[in-house]
Amino acid sequence: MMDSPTDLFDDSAPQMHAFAATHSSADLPGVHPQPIAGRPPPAFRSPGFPLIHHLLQPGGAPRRIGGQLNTNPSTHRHLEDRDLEEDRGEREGRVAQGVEGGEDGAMEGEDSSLGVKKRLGDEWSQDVLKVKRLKLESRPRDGGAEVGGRGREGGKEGKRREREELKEQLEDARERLQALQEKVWRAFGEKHLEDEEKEMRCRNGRGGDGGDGEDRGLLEEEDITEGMYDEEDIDGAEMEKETFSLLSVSPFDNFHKQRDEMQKDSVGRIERGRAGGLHLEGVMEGAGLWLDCGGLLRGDWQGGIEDEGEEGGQKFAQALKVELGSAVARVIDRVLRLYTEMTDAAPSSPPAAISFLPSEGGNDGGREGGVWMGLLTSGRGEDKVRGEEGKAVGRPDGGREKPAQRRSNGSAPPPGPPRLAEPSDLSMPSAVQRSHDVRKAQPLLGPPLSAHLNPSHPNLALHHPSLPRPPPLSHPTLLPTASQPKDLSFHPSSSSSSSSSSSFPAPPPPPPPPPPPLPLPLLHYSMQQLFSRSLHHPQLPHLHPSRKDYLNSDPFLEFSTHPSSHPSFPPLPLLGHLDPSMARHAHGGRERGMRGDGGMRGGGMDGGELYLTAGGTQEGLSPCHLKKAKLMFFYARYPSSNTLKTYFPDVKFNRCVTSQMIKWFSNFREFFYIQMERFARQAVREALTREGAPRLGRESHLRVGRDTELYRILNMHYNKSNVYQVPERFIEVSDVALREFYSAIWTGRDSDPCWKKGIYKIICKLDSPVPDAFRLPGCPVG
DNA sequence: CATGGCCCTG
DNA sequence: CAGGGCCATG
Repeated sequence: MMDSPTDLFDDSAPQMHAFAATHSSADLPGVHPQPIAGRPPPAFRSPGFPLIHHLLQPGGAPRRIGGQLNTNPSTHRHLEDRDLEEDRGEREGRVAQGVEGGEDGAMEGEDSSLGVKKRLGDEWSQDVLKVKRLKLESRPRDGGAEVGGRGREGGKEGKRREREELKEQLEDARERLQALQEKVWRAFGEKHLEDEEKEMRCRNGRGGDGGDGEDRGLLEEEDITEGMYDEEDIDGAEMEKETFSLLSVSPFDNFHKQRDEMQKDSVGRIERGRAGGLHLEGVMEGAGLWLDCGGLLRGDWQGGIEDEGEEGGQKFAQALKVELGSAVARVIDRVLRLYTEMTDAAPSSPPAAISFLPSEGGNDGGREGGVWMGLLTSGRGEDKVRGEEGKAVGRPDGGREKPAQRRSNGSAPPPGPPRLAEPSDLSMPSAVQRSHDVRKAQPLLGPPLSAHLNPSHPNLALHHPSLPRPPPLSHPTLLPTASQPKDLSFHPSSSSSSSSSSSFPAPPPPPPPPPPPLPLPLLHYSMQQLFSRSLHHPQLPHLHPSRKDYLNSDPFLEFSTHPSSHPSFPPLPLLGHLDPSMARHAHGGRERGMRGDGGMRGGGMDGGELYLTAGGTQEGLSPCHLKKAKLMFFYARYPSSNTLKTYFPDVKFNRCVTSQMIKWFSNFREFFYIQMERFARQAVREALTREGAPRLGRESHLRVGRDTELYRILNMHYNKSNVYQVPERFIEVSDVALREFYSAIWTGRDSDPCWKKGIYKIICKLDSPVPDAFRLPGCPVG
């Protein structure tokens, strides 16, 4: 699973902030032999590293975890056999993955701590040795450049010895802590430990002493450092400069400095950590913690390393001992308390799940976007699949001579057992960038209204023999062609529907790419899984409200069609009526993600559905699906079953479901045509009533502008929440349909039992490509 | 025969 | 909207 290129990513992975760098590395060839949705994009693994890693690791120690990056997320590691885990860890994690404590560790949030336990001791020992060796090796340089900078070269050696001791003490303490933690885990199901630890840390830091927080921070930092050095036994001083170019202070430097400055900035840092993390829940909290570390790395140690000496180290050692002891005790205490309180928590939930519960902080959009970005990016490499899908979807208009011909693809779901979700379905998000809006450019003036005129029709003569027959509608004037360019502008990417694969990579050039508001929300895929599960955790119902807000917000679709909308997402008025549907569609006990994101298409993040589980398909259709289908109707009145499958990746299509959805669209059309006919007849009546100037009056009535009653009715029916901007194209199509009906009625063709067929045929040809945003699972609009 | 569209009814 | 009937298509 792990390809060698991954190692390259991992090398750069520690660049917590180096999104760009890692991202570029994601383009390395041969990374993803098989496009699997679960494959986490390297670009997002690195940001996830500092955050996830520490939170997932009970002891904050770098764990060597099995690779399995692209393992089907549905198969949770924590359920797997420990031995297998070990083997995989040894084989993939150590060899292929290579990076010790690298962000890939984040993948293994679900990993069994027990399974890893065995390795921890050895790893730590090795890490300690490596660190020691590195320190020895870098001593000359370190002393000259870094230590010398402190102006305390005199106490260098003593200080180093002190550090050595401290280091060992730390290791011992950490091992003890780890052992305790694991005991707790074993006893209570490996849960919530991280969360508790975090809280503990914050509390300690709040207490003013900050020792605990420091301990923790120190340990984490060491982990990072060790992991990096463990990765490759190269000269740390050299490597650090490159690998951690984004860090103003190299980790190696920090490795030494932080001990000195431990006490100094501890309180302040903890405070910052709290500020950044506590007010945010879950993920953001982790992010905050991560930021805390980042802040430490970047600035805190730069300033004052001047006068820290022997006494400082001793003080630190003392404080460390004391705090470690108390910290361990408190951790255990808290964990025990937690578990006594939360006995009904799902045992299967990985500890990190709680820690990463989506926050409802101001980073909603960012988080969502991050998740989606991650998902979308993870789909890279699936260009082929998407291309095929797009091909099926983007059927040429010519193939629509008749509605029946649309299904020429023979996409009928195979009779038999319900289809299981295909990997491609999981990757749906990746298709977001594609756009088939090319067709939007094609003229709408096709419908030969005149062809349907039957001047000699009896009905016409019967109705108004004296009135001037309505001449063939002058299409150019009637049809709002001006809107077409506008429509195109909505979909800048429409120019290359066939070049989807090439345009795929996460940042879609054409569509206004919604820059993730914050890098923090970028979550590793595994974390998305955790989110998914944790969100469903009965213990956390309080999270749903906020999440629903996300879900309800549907800027992405809006943005996808309206450049006017600001890409920076969230602030769309959200309608809450989606909530019930979301809750209801949990029927069957499996609430599935219903929400796709158009974030990729520049829509900002949709209130993204974190429920997009890797294997997540929903059996049956939910109100959200219906809503989405209605919105799709704006673009496609006659979607084929294949198209539907493409745009409902989270639906497990079987014959019944397919028929139901087809039926939906049939009903949509029915309503649409009924309204068209109704208004067309009304227009005819009015035209007849206004015998004076039927020509002019007619035009005004044949318009389906956004200010007309017909538009209002249609919008109300298909876009009840009115959150989605009705595409101009739909208005144009409605215009055409209305005029066709009008013409047919006016000319008396409606006397023909099949008089609507011709209109259907015309309208059928006017189907436009559904925005790629719809390809994502989820309910498009709240 | 399966699929899917249209029509009608509830 | 859902169901059922009818029909066209492949």
